[in-house]
Amino acid sequence: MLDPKRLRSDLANVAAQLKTRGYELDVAQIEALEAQRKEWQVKAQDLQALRNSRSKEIGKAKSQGQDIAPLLAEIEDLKTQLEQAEQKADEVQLQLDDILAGVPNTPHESVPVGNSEDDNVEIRKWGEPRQFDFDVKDHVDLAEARGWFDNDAAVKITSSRFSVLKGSMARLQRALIQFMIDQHANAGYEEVYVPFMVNQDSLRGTGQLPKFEADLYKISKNEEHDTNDRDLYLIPTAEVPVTNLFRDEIIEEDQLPRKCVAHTPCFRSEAGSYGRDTRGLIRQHQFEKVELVQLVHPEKSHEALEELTAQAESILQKLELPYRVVTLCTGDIGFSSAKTYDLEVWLPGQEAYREISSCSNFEDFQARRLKARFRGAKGKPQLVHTLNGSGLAVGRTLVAILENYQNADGSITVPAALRPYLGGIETL
RNA sequence: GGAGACGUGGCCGAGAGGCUGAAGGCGCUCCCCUGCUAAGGGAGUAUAGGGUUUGUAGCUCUAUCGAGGGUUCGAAUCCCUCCGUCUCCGCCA
Repeated sequence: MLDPKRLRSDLANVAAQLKTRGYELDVAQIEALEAQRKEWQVKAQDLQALRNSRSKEIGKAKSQGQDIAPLLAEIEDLKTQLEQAEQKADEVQLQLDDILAGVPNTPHESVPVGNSEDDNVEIRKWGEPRQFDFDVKDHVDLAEARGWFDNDAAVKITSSRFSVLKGSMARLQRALIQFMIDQHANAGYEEVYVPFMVNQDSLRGTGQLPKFEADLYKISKNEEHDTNDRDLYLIPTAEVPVTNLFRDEIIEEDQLPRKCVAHTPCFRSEAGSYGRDTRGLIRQHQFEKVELVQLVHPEKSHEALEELTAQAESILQKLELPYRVVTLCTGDIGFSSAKTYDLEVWLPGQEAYREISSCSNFEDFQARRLKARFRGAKGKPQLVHTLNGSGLAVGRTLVAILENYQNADGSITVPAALRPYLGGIETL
């Protein structure tokens, strides 16, 4: 959520910034509502003040044994006036909140302006795509040939876009998770284990609700078929439970930055993506991810984004997987993000770089709704800045390893860094 | 799942319709005093929003005693719903 004060004092500027990401802010509407808000809020508060002082007088009179009937008569219609004003103020505020909830974050000044993913800017490349002297296979062909991947079984027991992994591939996935968490924990990220189902407040805190409910899986308690506020949702990313650890919390300044790493499955209904990446593990309703989350001092969030991105990159480097780093342009950046780097790994099966991590600085956009704050030496609590990034998407890492480390006979060489996690095995 | 108790400021803990944003204590901050230490005295110590304003200064108003509704001129206090905690029983990994 943007700062409502910015919308009052700097509306034209905010609208201009939002326009670069293709969002049209209805300036006239907001100005009109804001004028109404002011009018009714002031009126309601004045009436409340009047009511409070009158009620005190009545209390005093009564305790002195005086007749309070005249005083009561005096404020007879105060109540209805107050109710009206309060209702009106609430109404206007609700409309403003509604608009505000749908307004995306303003991009940081360093974000390139553009309309679509075609305008994203590659900022660096690491590693050389390997030259193969045989015909490369994609991960599905490689895995199916070895009996590691069973799409039919997944469809039978659930539906499409789920997967059943078997044998070495299942084990490789588990090894990857362990490897990634260990790397991040060694770099100072605190390991946390969190629920995979969350409530609406949490999803609002990180910005998935109200706008993106269609992407989520909702769980209703079966005793009540009607939906209500206590329905839970499967997490689309560990970002939600981990960042919400700090909802309504005030952290001492010397405790910043807070860095966390968590492994969770992620559940996405991916509404609207049918037909894209239907083959294999690239786009699934359930996948494993190791997530990095940081809460930092507002002045340090952009350097923290560089650190966090480098931390995610270090996994790819240790696994010796070629990748590139892309800055998302204003038109491609996520709803809550002020700046995002995508890490794209080289997939020989597709002869393309594909997203394997997304690292974002949300500045105070999430923190505002979360009420995630810190207290400095001097004075009031201030909002922290929040960041997160995948470190990495495990399913896609699995794909990348299979495809990049495949051998002519269909076997897979184990990246050196992972061998300790697989009992020293060198080839699968 | 059944029965009961309870949710108040950073913490402990009073309050049981009005003068309570909330006694008292602990903690913390500042000041005074004491040659060190210990003790003592004084002051301060929530958050959010609005109005005024060049202002994150000052002044002022409003809201908040788990959350949301209700009753009332007036609610921390009464009523309802929900959430959570604790104890006992049942069940289970």
